[in-house]
Amino acid sequence: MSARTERTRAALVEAAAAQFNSVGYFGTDTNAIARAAGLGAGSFYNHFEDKLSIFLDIYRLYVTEVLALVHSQPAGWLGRKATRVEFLRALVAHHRRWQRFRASLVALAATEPAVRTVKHQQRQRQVAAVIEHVGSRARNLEEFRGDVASLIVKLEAICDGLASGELDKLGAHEARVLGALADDLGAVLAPAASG
Amino acid sequence: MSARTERTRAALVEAAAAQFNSVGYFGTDTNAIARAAGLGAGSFYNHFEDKLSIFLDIYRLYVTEVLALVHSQPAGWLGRKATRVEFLRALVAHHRRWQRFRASLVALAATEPAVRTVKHQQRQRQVAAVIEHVGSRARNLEEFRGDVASLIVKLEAICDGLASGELDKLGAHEARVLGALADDLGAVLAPAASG
Amino acid sequence: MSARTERTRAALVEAAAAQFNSVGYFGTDTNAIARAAGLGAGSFYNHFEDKLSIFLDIYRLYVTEVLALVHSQPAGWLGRKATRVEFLRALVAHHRRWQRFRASLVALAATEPAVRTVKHQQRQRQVAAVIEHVGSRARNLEEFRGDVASLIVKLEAICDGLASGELDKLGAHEARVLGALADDLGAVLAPAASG
Amino acid sequence: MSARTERTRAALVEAAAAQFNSVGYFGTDTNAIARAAGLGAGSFYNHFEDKLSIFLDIYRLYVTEVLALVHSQPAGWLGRKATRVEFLRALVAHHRRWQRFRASLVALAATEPAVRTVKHQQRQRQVAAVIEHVGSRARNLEEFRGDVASLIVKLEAICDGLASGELDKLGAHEARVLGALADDLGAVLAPAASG
DNA sequence: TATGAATGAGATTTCATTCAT
DNA sequence: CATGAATGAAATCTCATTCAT
Repeated sequence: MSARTERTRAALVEAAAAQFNSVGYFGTDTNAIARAAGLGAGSFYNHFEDKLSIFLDIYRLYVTEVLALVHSQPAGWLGRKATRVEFLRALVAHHRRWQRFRASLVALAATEPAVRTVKHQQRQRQVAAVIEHVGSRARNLEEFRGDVASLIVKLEAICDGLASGELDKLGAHEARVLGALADDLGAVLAPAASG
Repeated sequence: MSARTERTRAALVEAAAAQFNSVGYFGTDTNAIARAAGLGAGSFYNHFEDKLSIFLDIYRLYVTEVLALVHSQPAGWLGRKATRVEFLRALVAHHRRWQRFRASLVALAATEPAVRTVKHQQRQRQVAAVIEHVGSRARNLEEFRGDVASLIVKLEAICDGLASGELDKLGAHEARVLGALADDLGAVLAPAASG
Repeated sequence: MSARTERTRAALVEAAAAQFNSVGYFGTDTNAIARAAGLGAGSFYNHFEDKLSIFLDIYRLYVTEVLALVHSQPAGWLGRKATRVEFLRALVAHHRRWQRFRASLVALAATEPAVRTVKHQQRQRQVAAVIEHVGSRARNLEEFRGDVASLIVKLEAICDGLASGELDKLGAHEARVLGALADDLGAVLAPAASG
Repeated sequence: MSARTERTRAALVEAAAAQFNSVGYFGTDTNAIARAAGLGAGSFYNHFEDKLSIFLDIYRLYVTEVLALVHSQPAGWLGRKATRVEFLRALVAHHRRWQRFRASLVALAATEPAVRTVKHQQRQRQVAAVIEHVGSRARNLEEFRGDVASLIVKLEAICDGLASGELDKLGAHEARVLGALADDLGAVLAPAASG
């Protein structure tokens, strides 16, 4: 794949991610994505099988970004609540940027088997990355995996709620919510990290 | 509004709910809903402004059902973990039935202001109902409201994860997950209830 | 199906037949057919599953027309060469009108299983109608059926060649060609008819 | 034209012929042809004006093959029915290989003037070749030409019917059909040949 | 001459919504 | 209120062809 091709593809991905995050998956069309990437209408299909395929590619990138956020944390960050909260704040900011993409993902995963499959893979990837990050020597690895998965689901839900402003409008303010969440995070991950 | 009219409308609502829960909001069309309700295509618009409007009506019914589930719990249920788990199990079953509807709701709320507005109202309704149910004399009502909202968001996320089978496939099995969630539930609501 | 619906459907069929016979199946599109029938673009799909489906409907009508031509022949027409030639002349005229439709049919039958199936059915229908028309008491009915099928294939090929002007340009002039063909026709059908 | 160029061109022709014979003219695209020939998409247009042009080239090759079949017959083959049937059997096999190409040709000739023109030329070529083959000293050459043209049309129609399996499924079995056809063939060509 | 990305017109089909009956 | 045909905008995707490298 030539450098030019790669640049075009990247432009499409960027344009699509922007569209998905502004009008959602169901609100854009492939022609609009191509045009937003500075291409002609049909060019989209020189690079992606179909609309779903670019969505899934972006999903993988999205997870990569989240994992990068985890890996970019300072050593020992799980040991102190302040740094855990810091991390969660960054996570909320990330969710804010990906709000509509994430919402589309939920809808698609519910009806498209292909999306469900990829989602499962990415979930596994997330769990594995977190476990590797904390370097767990958990007594029961299988159980720990499940706890991490649960934690991720909870984390995402709360971050979505904060990112959309929904929780704030209901009286659940970021500081307090993240404080509690940081405790959860510590309860599940810190023992493993320190162990 | 005649009784016949009301019955027709109810048939549409039921048919639409079934469709939304099998193929999602974006996967059905209003003609299909009408036909599934035993009506002609155009009849749909004699009863609903547009497709979104029936969706929102169903959303309100959905919340009513969830609240009914809360109200149907035996007195003192919050005081014992076993009954809290029982409740959560029922909630998961409910989410299983409403899985695709809920997924559509997420996507719609992210892009449709009208849906966002209704969602906020329903959230308030849920929070208020829960608070009334536990009969809180919390020291800080505002803060309590926020905690309840957070709790609901977490609850829903976990129930969705269990209802879709996603969590189980990641090693987070229902018994353990619900056990932990029941603790959360107790921590937030039981003191209020017993207070 | 209301009378209005039937009229609309008939208009679509007529428009489509005209298009297929002027620019061929591959040269029209369903929007053009609808517009030619005085309808809006999408209306086509209120009456036909897809483009192929209206094509097959028209095919059935086409065969009906051919059979009507057979049935409209005067009693005893098979017994005299002059009347047989007369019939063939009418058949050529008919082929001239359906030239491009017939050509499309050939191409479609070669690649679309659905068309192949319908073509086989219509062939059977044609053979059965001819046999019933001549009221055969052939010794070997199965063999006779095959002979009729062969005859029909030959007839159609020659009529196509005359209808398109191809044969004439090659020095095979209608009078002589039809004379020979009338002999074939007589050889296969007249004995049965007179039997 | 270098040898390499010629080889590339031949590869395209071969690939296109294969495609036309498997999915038909309307079912392939020039990019697929190029790729099947081991070339890049755009290379197609270094060798052929457009899609129709390669089709016509292949048509010429096809006729060349048919004529080669005629010329490869043993001396005096027209004099004996057995050898005539043998020839027809080979012709049917050939049609079987070229079935879908031939079907596309019919459709294209009906709507594309360029194809019609080439088809006429090739017909003339076929007729001339046959006449040269039988070395006719016919009294009326013009009339004979026409008879040969008619014969070819009939032959092709029957061979197509047998090649596609259509005739067999209607009870017209190869042996009997070819027997009759061999008689026709003899009646038209043998006198000339022996004359 | 080869390449393969880019083009853009266009085909098929869908669907929310309207409207005449 | 019911009906269901009509509407037409729009979305997905295809493909012959061009063109810069």
